[in-house]
Amino acid sequence: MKVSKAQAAENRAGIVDAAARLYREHGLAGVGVADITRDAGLTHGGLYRHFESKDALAREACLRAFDWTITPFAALNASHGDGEADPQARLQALVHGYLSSSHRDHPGEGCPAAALAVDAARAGPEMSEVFAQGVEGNIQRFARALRPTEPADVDPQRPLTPEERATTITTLATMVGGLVLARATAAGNPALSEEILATLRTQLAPQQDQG
Amino acid sequence: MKVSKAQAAENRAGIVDAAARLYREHGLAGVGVADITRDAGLTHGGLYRHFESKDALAREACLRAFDWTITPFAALNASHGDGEADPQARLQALVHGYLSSSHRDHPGEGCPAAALAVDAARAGPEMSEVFAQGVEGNIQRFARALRPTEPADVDPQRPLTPEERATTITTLATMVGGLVLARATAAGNPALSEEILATLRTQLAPQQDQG
DNA sequence: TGTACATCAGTGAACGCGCGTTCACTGATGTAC
DNA sequence: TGTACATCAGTGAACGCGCGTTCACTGATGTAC
Repeated sequence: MKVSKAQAAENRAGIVDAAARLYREHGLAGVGVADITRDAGLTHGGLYRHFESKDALAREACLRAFDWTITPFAALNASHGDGEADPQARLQALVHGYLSSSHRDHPGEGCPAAALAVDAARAGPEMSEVFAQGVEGNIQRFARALRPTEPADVDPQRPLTPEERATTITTLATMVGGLVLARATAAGNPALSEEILATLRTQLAPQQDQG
Repeated sequence: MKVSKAQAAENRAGIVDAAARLYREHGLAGVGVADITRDAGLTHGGLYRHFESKDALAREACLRAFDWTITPFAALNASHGDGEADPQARLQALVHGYLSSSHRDHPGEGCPAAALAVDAARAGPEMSEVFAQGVEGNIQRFARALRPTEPADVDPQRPLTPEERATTITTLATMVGGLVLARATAAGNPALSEEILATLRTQLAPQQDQG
C-alpha cells in the first residue's frame, strides 16, 4: 500500500541509518539489502523506489556515517561551544573516547573511517570520493575544534595552517590505525588489543589515563 | 590424475600464495575459491584435499602474508645485517617504503595488517588469533630492527622495554592508519591521498623527503 | 629389479543456498473536478 | 466540501547468478610382493 510522503521520507531515512550502522558493523560485503530493509522495519522489494542500486545505497550510507552530528567527534562541537575551554583537555577527551574499548566493541555507531576505509578502497571511485569528502571534513573539524579559543578576535573558521593540517592528519591516522588494529586483535589476543589502545591514549594525549 | 608428493606440496603452497595475494587485493569476501585455484593454475574441486574450508585457507593465507620474508618489512633484516648502520636511516628507509604510492597501489604484495585488519576483525576468533600473532611479530621485529647496533656487547634479541614497545606500536599504528586512509581516498581525491602519505613520511621520519 | 595394484591429487559437473534485482499487484494517498 | 480516480510506496514471489562445497571419476604415483 502507498504511504504518505512524510512516512516515505522517514522510511527512506530509516533505511539509510540502518545501512550506515550495519555496514560499519559487518562491512559492505557482509550485509544484504534484505538485512537492511528488515532492520528498518520494511521488506526488501521497495528498496529500489528509493535507491538505484545497493552501491548507491552504500554510498549514501557512508556519507551519512560521516555526518558530524552522529560521529564520535560530535562531542567536540559541544565542548568547543560551552564545554571544556582548554584545547589540551579537549584533545584528551576526544582521544580517550576514540581509543576506548567501548568504541572498539561498537563499530556500528563508531568512526566510519576506521570501519569502512578498507572496504571503500575496493568499492570504486564514487565511493572513494564520498569517503575522501568525509576524511577531509574530519580533518577540518578536528583541527578547528582543538584550536585555542583565545584570543577571541581571531576567526575560529580561518583556514588551517600547514602545521595544523600535518599534526591533525598524523593524529587521525594514528587513531584510525590503532582502532583498526585493536579490533582485529580483540578476539584473538585481548591483552594486545588493550595494550594498543592504552599505549596510543598515552602517546597522543599525555597526562593521566583513565581507561 | 594423481601427482607426486612434491608436486602436491608445491601446488598447495601455490594456492596459499595466491590466496595471500588475492585476499589482500580484494578482501576476504571479495575472492572466491575458484579465483584462487585458477590463479594457482588448478581447478577448484581439488582445494578440499588440502584445506578444510575457505575459512581455513583464509587463515593460512593470512599467516603466510605476515611472513617476515615477504613483507614490506623484509628489507629491515637485510639492512640490519649488512646495510645501513644508522637506526635513524633504517627508520627513514622503512617509513618511506611503507608510506609510498607504490605500496598504496599494490596491496597484494603489501602489509597484511593494513589490507586485512578490518576483514580479520569480522572473521571470527581464530582469524583474530592469527592476526594478533602477526601484529605481535611485527612489533618485535620492527623494534629490534631499529635498535642501535652499538655497543656490540648488548644482546640485540633482549626483550623490548616498555618505551620501545610504546613507540613501536605508535609508529606502526600511524603507518597502518595512514596507508588505509591513503588507499580509501586514492581514487576519489588523489591529492588528499598523496598529502596523507607525504605528511606522515615527514612526521614519522623527519629530514629530507624523496616521495 | 619387475610387476600388480591400492592410493589419492586433481578434474569438472552438480548441489543448495543466498544474494541483488525485477515485477505484478495492493491499497492508501493526494489531486482533479 | 465531496467524489472519482490516477499515483506510487510498499509487498512478496520469482528471476538469474555466483558462491562454497560435494562427489563420481581419472590416471599417475608409489608401495607391496
